[in-house]
Formats: sequence, C-alpha cells, structure tokens
Amino acid sequence: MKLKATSEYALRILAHMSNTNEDSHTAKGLSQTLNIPYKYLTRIMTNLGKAGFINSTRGKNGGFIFAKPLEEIKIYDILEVMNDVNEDVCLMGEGLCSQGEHCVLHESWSKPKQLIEEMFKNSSLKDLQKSAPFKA
Amino acid sequence: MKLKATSEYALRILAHMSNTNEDSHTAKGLSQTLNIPYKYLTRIMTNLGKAGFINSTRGKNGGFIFAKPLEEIKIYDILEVMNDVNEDVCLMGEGLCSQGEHCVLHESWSKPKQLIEEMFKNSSLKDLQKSAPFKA
DNA sequence: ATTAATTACTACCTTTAAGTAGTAATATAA
DNA sequence: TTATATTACTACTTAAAGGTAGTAATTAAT
Repeated sequence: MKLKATSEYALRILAHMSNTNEDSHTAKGLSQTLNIPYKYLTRIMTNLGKAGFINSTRGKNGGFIFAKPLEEIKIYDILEVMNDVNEDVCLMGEGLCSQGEHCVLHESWSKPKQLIEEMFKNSSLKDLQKSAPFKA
Repeated sequence: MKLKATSEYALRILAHMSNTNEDSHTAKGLSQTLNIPYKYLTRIMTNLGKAGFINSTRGKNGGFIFAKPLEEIKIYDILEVMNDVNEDVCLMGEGLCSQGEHCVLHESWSKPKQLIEEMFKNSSLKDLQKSAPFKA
C-alpha cells in the first residue's frame, strides 16, 4: 500500500515541472529543490526520457522539458515505467485466490484497488497542477 | 499496491489453518501444502507465535495451533506484525503532500486507501474461512 | 580552441527483503 | 535411555531496490 521510492521521486519531479513556467529544468536544480539524491535523479530522468515523457539537451543551458502535453502523461503510465504496477494481483499472491476460486476477501480488496488504478489511469500531470480543479 | 511476500505467506498460512479441522499443523506440512520454503516458513511461524496469534509445541506430535479465537485475529494485525502497514503515507511521500498542503490527487488516493485499511481492520481470519458469509 | 556546464553511461556500494543451512532445544515413543 | 520428530535460534547467502562515483559525450559561451 505504498509506492516505491523511485515512483514517488518521479511523480514529485514531474509534478514540480508541471507547476513551473520555466522552459527547462536542470538535474542539479531539481535535485536541490526536491531534495532527491542528484545521481539517482539523473538516472530517473534518463528513464523518463526513454519513456517519451521528457526531452533532454546536454551542455550549457541544457536541461529537461516535457516532450508532450501534460494531459497526455497519465499517472498510471509513470508508475508503469517505474515498474510499480501490480494489476490483478490478489491479496494472498499465489494462494487460494489464484486458481479459479477466490478467497472471501477478494472482492472487498479488489474493488478499492481497482478504484485506485482507474484513478491512476484517468488522471494526468495536468491534474497535479496546483491550479487544477478538484477531480473525483 | 501489493503486499510483500512475507505478508502473503502469513495470510495464506493462517487462512489455511482456519480452514481445517486438524488440531495441529506442522511446519513441514504447511510448507508442502502451501508451497512455501520450509525454513522461511518456520521463521514466519515463530513471529506469528511471538505476536500471540499461535502457540507452538516442539517435539514429536508437535506443531502449531491458534492461540485465540479466529475472530480476534484481524487481517490488519497480521500485516502490522509483518511490517507491511503504511498508514498516512501520501502518494508522493515527502513531497508536496506532506507539508500542510495536499496535492490534488491526495483525496482521490487516500479515500480508497482508507477503505482498504478499514477493511483490513474489520475483517478477521474468521472471514477468510470458506464458509464465511460474504462481507462488504 | 578552450573552458564550463550540462546530460548519459557504466560500474560499483549499501540496505533490505527473501531464502538457506546448521545446530540446539524439546517432547514423545519405543 | 535412545532414537525420532518436531520447533527455535543464529548465521550466512542471494536478489532487488536504493544510492554513489567516475568518466564520457555534448553543447554553448568566450
């Protein structure tokens, strides 16, 4: 019931970038502002780049910018890239729940779980902007 | 959005014990039936014992039995013992959400999260019995 | 060209969860 | 009282996540 550190970092980075007007962000700046270890952050940035969320330019005045509109980057996509999505995993893993039968808790568990996952799929970085309207 | 292996094992073990009439279960038997590594299982059993869920007897004809009625062992308690509870942890960890302000996703996320946690608190091993009535 | 500022890459180190091995302690039965 | 079947304890190994270090590649400014 907790995202892994890498996912949290990625969300915080992208959310912060979504909430500023600056046309470019450097790893150094992001690292300091968000208090994320510099070297670890650069690796995350590279992955976010490979995933197509951001573009990077090296060298002086280099940095990171979004590669597409905020609405097109879903929270779910980010978690997927960070390898932090576990759909259809039942409460007890390989246990009673997996082989056709379902444990009694299965329903109670999978419903809110699906709710959360739907929310991840429906919300984008646009929704993480401070100005964003409240979204159910 | 996934329990850790140890928690899943613990739940499967206790659920299985709840669903049998045998007055005692051996580590060997549980390990084979549930396909959980023997040595790892015995460590889990020791922890479940220390937590007061089960009693153990060594030696010939030894094994594990419940230390109290099934209703009194809540799923939440089990997860707590397994160190797998993360209440009040926001989506982005130490990020925007922590310092007074909440990110826009906070509500959407924390509601179903709380739902799940409430469910864990309200349901016990009794509810994991195959015969248990469906429970919302 | 040279320097400085940046990202990219590769390899390593640290921590924690997961899993294994060996032995000690305990209880029963023969 | 000896053998056997069990759990308990301690220490190690493995795998994966998290984090660090050094250097190469790239870009811009001077």
